[in-house]
Amino acid sequence: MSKIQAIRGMNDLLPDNSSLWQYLESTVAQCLQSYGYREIRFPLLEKTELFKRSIGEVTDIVEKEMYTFDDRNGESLTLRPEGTASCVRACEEHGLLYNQTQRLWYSGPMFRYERPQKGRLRQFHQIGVEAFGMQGPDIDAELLLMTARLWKALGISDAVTLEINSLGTAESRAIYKEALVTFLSGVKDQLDEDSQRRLSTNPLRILDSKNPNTQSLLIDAPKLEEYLDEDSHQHFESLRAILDCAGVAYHINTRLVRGLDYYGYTVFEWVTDKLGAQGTVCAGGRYNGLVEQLGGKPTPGVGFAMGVERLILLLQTLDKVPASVHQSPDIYILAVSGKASADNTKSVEAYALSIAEKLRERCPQLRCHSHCGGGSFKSQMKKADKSGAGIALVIGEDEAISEKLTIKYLRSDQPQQTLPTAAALDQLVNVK
RNA sequence: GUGACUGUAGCUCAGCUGGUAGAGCCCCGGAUUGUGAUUCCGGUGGUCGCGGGUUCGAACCCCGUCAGUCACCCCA
Repeated sequence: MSKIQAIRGMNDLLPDNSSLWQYLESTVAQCLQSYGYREIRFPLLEKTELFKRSIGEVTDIVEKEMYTFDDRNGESLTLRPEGTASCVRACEEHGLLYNQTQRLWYSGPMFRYERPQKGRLRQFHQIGVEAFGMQGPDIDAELLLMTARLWKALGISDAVTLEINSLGTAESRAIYKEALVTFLSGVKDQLDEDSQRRLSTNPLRILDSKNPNTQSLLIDAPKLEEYLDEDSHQHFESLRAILDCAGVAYHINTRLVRGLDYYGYTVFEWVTDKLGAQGTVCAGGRYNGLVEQLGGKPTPGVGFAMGVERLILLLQTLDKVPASVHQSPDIYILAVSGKASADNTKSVEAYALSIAEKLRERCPQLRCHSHCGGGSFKSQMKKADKSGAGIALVIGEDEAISEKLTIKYLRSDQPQQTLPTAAALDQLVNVK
């Protein structure tokens, strides 16, 4: 019988790594909440139409990366490839955008059918942030300041750089797009294959092509910034002023465009060179037309998402995993019964387990690991040592009969002591 | 979707020009009957990713397939 394997690109999170994830998630949540952002949760599954209308029909995500299928009623559903669309849908559906602003965040798995590689999976996890109802560059800046603070909290500030750009309004972008296509069509045969294809589908994306030849052709191409209207310019300048004032460094990358159609005005990416080809760790931008596109009243929005796997990878490669995430128990409780433990009601195991309960009751944050499954004294001691616990609480027949406990310090020179239960508990509770 | 490289014990890997598998770590047990990390001794564990083919004989050669890695692409 062959073994069933996990689906390609969908990883298990093993216990050795889960505490690092918890650390990251709680650090992020704490940071976002300190800015007044509140968590929203929505389903993993949505009507396919939602993503087609928001992300854009001709984007790669919609064209070839979505997990789409018909449910039993024949309705086309899609496993969410990103969070913004669902977030807007949920807000609209519950009137969260009616005459009010919202600062929201969410966290969870996203699904894209891509070839897996470092920092890229088919089921991957994002923590996303969206701010609705605010027009000005101040909220764009707040998001950026917030992420900068977060990198500081995680200790990865030195490894990430901020790139920003302005895509302007849909109208100015359309005019620019025409000019760009006209220019590039003239040199079409010199473009790389992918860029030739994008000329008709998504010409803006040619700007961030990695092909050096294509990049050299772009030097003489029309520049997006020259096509921006006055309002876009002002918005971008104000954003820059706030960042300057706050001391957040950035690069203006005029080639920075994004793969989702709904972005306009501000776009940005936090990138690192420590992760190989998938170096974008956090990215987003403004999407003033999206709410309306999905059937709501015109409502400005800005947001971003960060890739959890990539941040985890970054923490690991930079050796920024705090020691506290390697949780070992504080106390390892042995239960060594002799050969003849006649009295079941007061076996060594029962006594040891009841002591553990008392400890947890007195001191809930104490991590007590009760040894279960018997074994020799020696093997239990070995496990106590291996567990990383600072203290082995030795409970054998002597202790059970005399209602005493033996405290042995595994990582310090303090002598082992045997005390009456009450006194021993007092001492153990003070460990934390 | 394209390309390159890889797939041997739970983990990290060795295995010469083809002769049906080995090390280290881990785990378990022992070295005076209740005291851990060192040392010593012993032990468990693999249809060599899977399926075909070539051959007297395949972990090794060939084809296919699945998976992993990295890059393209895409993006978080």
